[in-house]
Amino acid sequence: MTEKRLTLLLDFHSGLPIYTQIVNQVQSQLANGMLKPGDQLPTVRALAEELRINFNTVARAYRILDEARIISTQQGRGTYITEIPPPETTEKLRRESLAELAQRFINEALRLGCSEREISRMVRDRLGRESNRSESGQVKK
Amino acid sequence: MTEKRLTLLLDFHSGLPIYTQIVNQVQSQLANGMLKPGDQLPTVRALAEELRINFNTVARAYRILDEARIISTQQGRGTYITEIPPPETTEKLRRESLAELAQRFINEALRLGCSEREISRMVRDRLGRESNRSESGQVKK
DNA sequence: ACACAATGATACAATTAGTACAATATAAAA
DNA sequence: TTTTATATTGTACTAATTGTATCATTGTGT
Repeated sequence: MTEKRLTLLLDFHSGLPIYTQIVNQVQSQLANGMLKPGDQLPTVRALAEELRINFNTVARAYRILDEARIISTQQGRGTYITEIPPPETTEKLRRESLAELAQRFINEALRLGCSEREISRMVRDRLGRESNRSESGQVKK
Repeated sequence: MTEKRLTLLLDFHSGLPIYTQIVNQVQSQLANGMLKPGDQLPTVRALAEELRINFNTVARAYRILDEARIISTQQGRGTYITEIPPPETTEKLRRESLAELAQRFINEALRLGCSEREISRMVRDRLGRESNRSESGQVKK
């Protein structure tokens, strides 16, 4: 009954593989509470149709998440968020995702001709701005 | 989905290399609005067939445009006009682009559930790795 | 003849899509 | 209740589409 809508936003020009984007976004939605243990994810076909992609691409993302013990896929039954997401594996996957994001950002910045100092400083700047924002108002619900 | 026709006119007697002609014409079409950020260019093979040339020549043109950050090529996906198109990097534009990149990166990282410290540290990590690599490495064209 | 740049040929890797199948659930039939 | 049929779900393998890498060939100038 608890079929999540699982609103995912794909960027087909980002250079990030679609299955990676799905993995990252499911992971992040679990991290920030939009998804909870026990929740059923859309079927590979349903999500594929909604995103206008092939269901194998969804299946690939689900398989990665399954191997990371984030979700539990069962043939003929469906796909669910793991009841007890092993912290160390979610942690691992999250760090990997972060590393991927970071590397990508850095590469693009470098190609833009930015110096490392510039990049580093910009990140510090923006991070500081973020923390100010969250201090003045809770976004969580 | 919106595959551009990308009408290119080659002059095989101009003495100008074909790949250079492709580079120039893509650039000018981007400049005068015939091409816009996000547009997908024809595949190397499709354009090659249309122009009756080898697809490696197209690939070479695309690679040059990619290095110039005009377009973004992704193996297995396709080739697109870069979303953030300011290679005309005045200092100001470059900083704005960097800010945009950084903000996007940070937002995604936060959505992943990463802490600010984690994000900051990951960027430092990766930047350090990058500088090691470039010590032995390549200079821009 | 030689050097070098441009182009072409071939093999490869990454991503996504297509097809057939197996496991499970659900409902109908006995 | 048990059995059977059908639909639903994920899986496995394969194909198609994309750009990449490397080397061979061609052509031009010295």
